[in-house]
Amino acid sequence: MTLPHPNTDQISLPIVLAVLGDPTRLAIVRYLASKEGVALNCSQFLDLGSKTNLSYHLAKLREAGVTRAEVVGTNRMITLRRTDLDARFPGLLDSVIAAAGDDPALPAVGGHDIEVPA
Amino acid sequence: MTLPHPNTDQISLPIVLAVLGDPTRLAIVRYLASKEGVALNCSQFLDLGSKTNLSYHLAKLREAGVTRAEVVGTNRMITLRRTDLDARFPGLLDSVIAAAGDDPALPAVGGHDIEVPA
DNA sequence: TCCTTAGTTCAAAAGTTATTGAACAATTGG
DNA sequence: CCAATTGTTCAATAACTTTTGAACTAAGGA
Repeated sequence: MTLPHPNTDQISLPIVLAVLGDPTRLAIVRYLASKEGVALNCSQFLDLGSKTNLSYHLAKLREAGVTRAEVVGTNRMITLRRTDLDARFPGLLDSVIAAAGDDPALPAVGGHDIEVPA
Repeated sequence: MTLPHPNTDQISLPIVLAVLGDPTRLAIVRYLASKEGVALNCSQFLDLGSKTNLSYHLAKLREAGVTRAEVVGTNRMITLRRTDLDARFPGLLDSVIAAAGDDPALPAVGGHDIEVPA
C-alpha cells in the first residue's frame, strides 16, 4: 500500500508555488521543516483544520512533490522531500521557510505540546 | 495618477507564492527579471494572453507587491520590485527565477524581438 | 471478534480565480 | 479637434479550490 508521488524531475515549479501559497499548507511545511527528520502523522496538524480538510491539503502537498507519505499501519507518516526539492529547485525551500519564519501573521501548528505537570 | 502598491513590510509570503504559482504571472516575472532595469509596458506581454487578461494578471502582481507600475503617459511602465522583495524575503526571488530558468514546460514571452533587417 | 484509531472518499456547497468581450477613460500626435 | 494608442473596468461565465459531514476502509489492540 504505497501512495502515488511524483518523481523528482516531475515536480513542477508553478504547482509547488501554488501549493505553498495556501496558508494552511505553508503552516504544515513550516512545521515539518521545524521537525526535520521526524516523521509525523496527520493528527499532528489538527490545529490547522478538520481531519477531512487536512487529508485534502496533505494530498495536495504530496501530489505536488513537497511531502512524502509513508503508510505505517493505520498511520501515514509525513516527511518533507527536502533532498528532492533542493535538487530540483536549489534554495527555494530554504528561502520560503526563512521568509515564513518571522511572520507572525501566518498560522502555525502548536499549542498542544505535552505539558510537564508541576 | 499613481496606482496603489503595498509597502515592503506589507508584502505577504502566501500571497506572493500564490501569485507566482500562476504560469502566466510566472512568465511575466521571468521576463521582467531577464530585462532588469528596463521598464516595460503591458503590450510586451501580449504573447501571454489578451489585453484584458494581462491587465488582470499585472494588477495581481502589483497588488501582491511583486511589481511596480508607473504611469507614463498612456503607458504603465512595469518593473520588478527586486530590492523590496530581496529585503522582505531574501533569496526567494532568485531561487524562483533560477528554478524557472531551466524549465521548458513554462510559457515564455518572446517571438517578437525587433528583427534586424539583412 | 469487536471496538477503536487513523485516515480516505464522496458528493454537495461555498467561495475564489481566470477569461472573455464590450464599453470606457486618458493621453498623445496629426 | 479628431483619431489612434494604451490600458482599465464591468458583468458574465467558466473553471477551479476549499470546506464540510457522512460513510467508508484498514489495521491494531482488548
